[in-house]
Amino acid sequence: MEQSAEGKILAAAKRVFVEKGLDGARMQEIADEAGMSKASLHYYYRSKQHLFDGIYMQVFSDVIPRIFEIINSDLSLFDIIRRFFEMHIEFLKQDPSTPMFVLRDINRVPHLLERILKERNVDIYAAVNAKIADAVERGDIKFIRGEELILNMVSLSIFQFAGAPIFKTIGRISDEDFDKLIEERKKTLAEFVISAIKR
Amino acid sequence: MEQSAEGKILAAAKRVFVEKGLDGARMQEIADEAGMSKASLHYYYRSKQHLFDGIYMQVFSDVIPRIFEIINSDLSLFDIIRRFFEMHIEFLKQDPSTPMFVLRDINRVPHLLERILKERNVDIYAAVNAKIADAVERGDIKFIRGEELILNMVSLSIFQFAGAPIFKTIGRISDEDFDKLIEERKKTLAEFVISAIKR
DNA sequence: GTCTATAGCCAGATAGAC
DNA sequence: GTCTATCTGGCTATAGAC
Repeated sequence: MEQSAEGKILAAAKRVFVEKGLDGARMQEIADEAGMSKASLHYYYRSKQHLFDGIYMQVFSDVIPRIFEIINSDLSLFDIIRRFFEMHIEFLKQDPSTPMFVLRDINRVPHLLERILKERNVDIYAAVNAKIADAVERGDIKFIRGEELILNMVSLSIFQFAGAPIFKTIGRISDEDFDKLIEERKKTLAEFVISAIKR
Repeated sequence: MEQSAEGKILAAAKRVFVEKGLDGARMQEIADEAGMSKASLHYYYRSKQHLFDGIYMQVFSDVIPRIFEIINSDLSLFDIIRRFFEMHIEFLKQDPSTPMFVLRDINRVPHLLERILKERNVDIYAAVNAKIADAVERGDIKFIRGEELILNMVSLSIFQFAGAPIFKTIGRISDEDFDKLIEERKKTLAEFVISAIKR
């Protein structure tokens, strides 16, 4: 992020909102992290809600294209699956709190979700369903709806981060082992999904 | 829940906390739902945090045994997988907000998670790993760690509820169609996982 | 543009009558 | 045990000096 006041505010607000959510975040904490006073925050952004909306848009608009881009590529279905887990898990490793940030307050900003989707009106499912139809035709895979395949893939890569505290505690898994496991799962999850649909 | 004051409070608090989380919930709203004054809430429960902890324990202690029970049964590995999705999804259908409730404030109550797991010191993974070893021995399945198999299954059944708002919006899926899809997925998810590990 | 000081509000918790 | 009234603290947002 830039050195400008706006840049510093956005960076600080992102950190605090991602960690604590809309209700839990404090304008004072954001001000402290940005190295300025609360009043300055309000000078640049009308209200806490406006600031939150800005961050939410930024984070969400950043995540969606990553997924679409892979799915809309020229690769074979199996390679799309491999590339998806490779890239999605790598992204989530860098920013493991984003899934919970997006989910926690999702019902507080329904208009934002609609707006993002209208702006990028890619029919994500058409591409996948075409590739599935091809693969079924050739006898490579069993039929599955594109919507469900993508839901399953996203579930498998996101939940391991969103539910990590529980998973670590129940399995008595150290942070170090968890990181190792996640790294392996870039490959094992891809093969898991490919086996699941292979004929 | 019973007719007693405590019972009414717990029922009301559960509804409000599950919907809004610790920060978003208001004691006044809980009092209104329970049909009494805020003061009465504080008479029975020292503070908002104490009340929340009680609810959290209750919800979480209710979910964990359901999963353990199925996994520790005498069924074959494939039947465990089928039964898991049947029961887990049916439970989540009744209470679709519980996953988000548990996840949203998980890092606010780490001690509770530890306590629940100490109380029920079942080694959930030992049972699954034994069954996996058997099935691998017989050549029925490829090897997978029990921890990962369970994580994958839980991911697939929970995330479809936690992420439902996004999934519905992106896929332009109506509530009605969503319910139908979820019902089908009791079976299709089981077969998805079975195919994934089958040799 | 950035600050200090404060207004104004709201929520959790308590006092004390009944 | 349950209520009304109130205290207390903390938070968003603004006023106004510099």
